[in-house]
Amino acid sequence: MAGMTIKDIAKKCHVGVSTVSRAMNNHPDINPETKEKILKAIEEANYVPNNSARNLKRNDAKAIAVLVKGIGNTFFSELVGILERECEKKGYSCILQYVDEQEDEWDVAIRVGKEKRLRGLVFLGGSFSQSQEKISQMEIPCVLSTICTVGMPGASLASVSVDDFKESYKMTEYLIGLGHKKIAFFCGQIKENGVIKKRLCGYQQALEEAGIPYDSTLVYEGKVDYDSGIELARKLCNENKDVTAVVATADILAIGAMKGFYEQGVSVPNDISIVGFDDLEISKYLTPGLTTVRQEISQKGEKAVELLLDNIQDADMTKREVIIPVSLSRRESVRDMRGEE
Amino acid sequence: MAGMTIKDIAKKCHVGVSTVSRAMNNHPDINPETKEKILKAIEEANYVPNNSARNLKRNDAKAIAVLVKGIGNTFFSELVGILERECEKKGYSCILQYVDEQEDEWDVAIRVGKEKRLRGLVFLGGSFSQSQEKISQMEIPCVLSTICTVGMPGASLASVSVDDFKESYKMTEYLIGLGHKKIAFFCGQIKENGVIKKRLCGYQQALEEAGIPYDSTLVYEGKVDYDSGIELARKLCNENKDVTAVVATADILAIGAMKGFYEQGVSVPNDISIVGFDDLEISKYLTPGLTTVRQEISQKGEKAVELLLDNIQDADMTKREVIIPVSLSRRESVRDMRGEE
DNA sequence: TTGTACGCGTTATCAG
DNA sequence: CTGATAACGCGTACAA
Repeated sequence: MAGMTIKDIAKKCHVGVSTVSRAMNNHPDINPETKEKILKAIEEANYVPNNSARNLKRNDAKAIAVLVKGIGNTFFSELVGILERECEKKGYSCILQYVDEQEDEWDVAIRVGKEKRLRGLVFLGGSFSQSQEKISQMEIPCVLSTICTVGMPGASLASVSVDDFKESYKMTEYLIGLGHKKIAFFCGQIKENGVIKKRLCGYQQALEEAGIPYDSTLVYEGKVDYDSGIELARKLCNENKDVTAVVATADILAIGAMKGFYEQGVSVPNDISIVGFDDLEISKYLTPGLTTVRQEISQKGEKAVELLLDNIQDADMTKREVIIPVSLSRRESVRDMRGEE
Repeated sequence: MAGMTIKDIAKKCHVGVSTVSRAMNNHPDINPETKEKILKAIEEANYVPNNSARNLKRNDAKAIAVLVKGIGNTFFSELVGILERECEKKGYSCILQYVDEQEDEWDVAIRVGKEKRLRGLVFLGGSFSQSQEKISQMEIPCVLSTICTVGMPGASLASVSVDDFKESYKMTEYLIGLGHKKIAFFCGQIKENGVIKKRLCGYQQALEEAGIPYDSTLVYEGKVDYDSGIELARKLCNENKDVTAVVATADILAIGAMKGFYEQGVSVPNDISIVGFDDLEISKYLTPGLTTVRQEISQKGEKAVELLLDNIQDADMTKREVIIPVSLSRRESVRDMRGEE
């Protein structure tokens, strides 16, 4: 039977609605027998309380949402699971909200925040090149878990991120340490204040500190997708520079590039080495396996909800940044050039 | 300001709440000027109506949900987008519901169906080895878009799927036509009535019709993930059968197998050919590119909501099956054996 | 321990 | 065209 309500159950059990409510919500002040009886009736009748009505009442519900931009990103799906688990552990319910590539994540955030009377928000992905105005409209604490908020003003923004500059620096340094001298940089669109910009700086500094002059013609800017990787690889081959290694700012870019090099008859890692960022699940299963930077994703998830909950409780504890460590997944896409020549 | 309601807006504009409601919901009977004024006030005040209250009232809301099992499956994410777009086009709102790997998708379906007072449901993924009992508890129309419902009884079940038997048959036939005689079969767990079982039958029949005796020791059963692919490949190599081709029932299995073969020093496609199912985005970017079966995913999405909406409108039009066509994405993982020996 | 009655924020009805 | 007011289904004071 459709459209059953708490009243129907109450009637069935010859009790009042509040008793049914108490039974469902594990209230202490109820006769165990009555409770038993009611729960059985609910089970039998296959009754499920109306969610909207519930939320309407307890709009103090301890709920947060995770906003995911870029549903196809397999990197996120793992994190989402951890986020959900972590929330549950802390007694919060967690709702998932996907946002289309075209939509503005802040518009969505503000809307669902109010619609659902959320207590907090975790952002996954998106670019966050945001106007002050929108950010200040956000009335609940937020944690960005993709990009760092240092230098970003606004309401209650916190972030859990990696140090993009440093990681990129280290990655480049690693390559240099292996004897690579001419290293190209494959990346998506470089935006002021964006992750890619930071990674570019890290790359640049590592080069300079090693006494290798930075050559801007070695920076190949495209989009962050497979095809762009192919294209960039092709371009590099055509320009015929004697590059021995490539730093790609994302695994999918690196994977595309590997395909591109293959098509050009350039062998990875024999003719050219390549490294990525993200450590996608697939990266391990490629041939050759892709050397890449891995974020401690479970730690990231834990820190993110920890930070958010802190900010929810203490309104003034706002704007904390947490940097989580990363590690290098060394695989076969990099060649050791030392002792050659 | 937090927690604003329709009343606040009404007060601000010196009108009644119903007038505000009318302005928001595009009701015709309202003075354009009043409407203008109210909308401006809403905009200014940054007011967003409470979702729960809305849904509580219009529990006739035209909403359906998409249930996704296996969030990591990139194949689904594409389909989800199409489903959402298609729903919107038909004036339905569409909510996404992810279900954990451990959860029973029917339990979830029944629960959210009632919680949210949904009009219909689309299932993505999951195994559906379901008891009659649960299925009959489902009170709203459902469309399964992963598996075919032929032979499955129950409430209002419809499905959009591919003909797994036939596709597998054709794939095997294709390999045979290319001169392959000893063809192994890599698959996940074989369950009665499941897709894999059907694909196995297709493989089997293609073999037999070509006069090649079916050899059950050539069927390698594992799980549907990368590691299982590696393991199966390793097992095959160790057994040292002179297999020249492998049919894998999923791209990820095939990708894992490619890695496994590589590790064993077996070259794809020179020493062994391999084909998959799904045509994941990544399959195209592997080296060598994976030959695989592609479903017309946009068509699948369109058909799915079309079917669902039909079933929502005509309660008796239930239980229709739609088979959508597939195509072969021919890439480099298969070798033509003809004219050799 | 239990039941009655009110209110959550919204939309729909109906009388002005 | 507009404004009271009655639902929607549930949780919870408060009274019993």
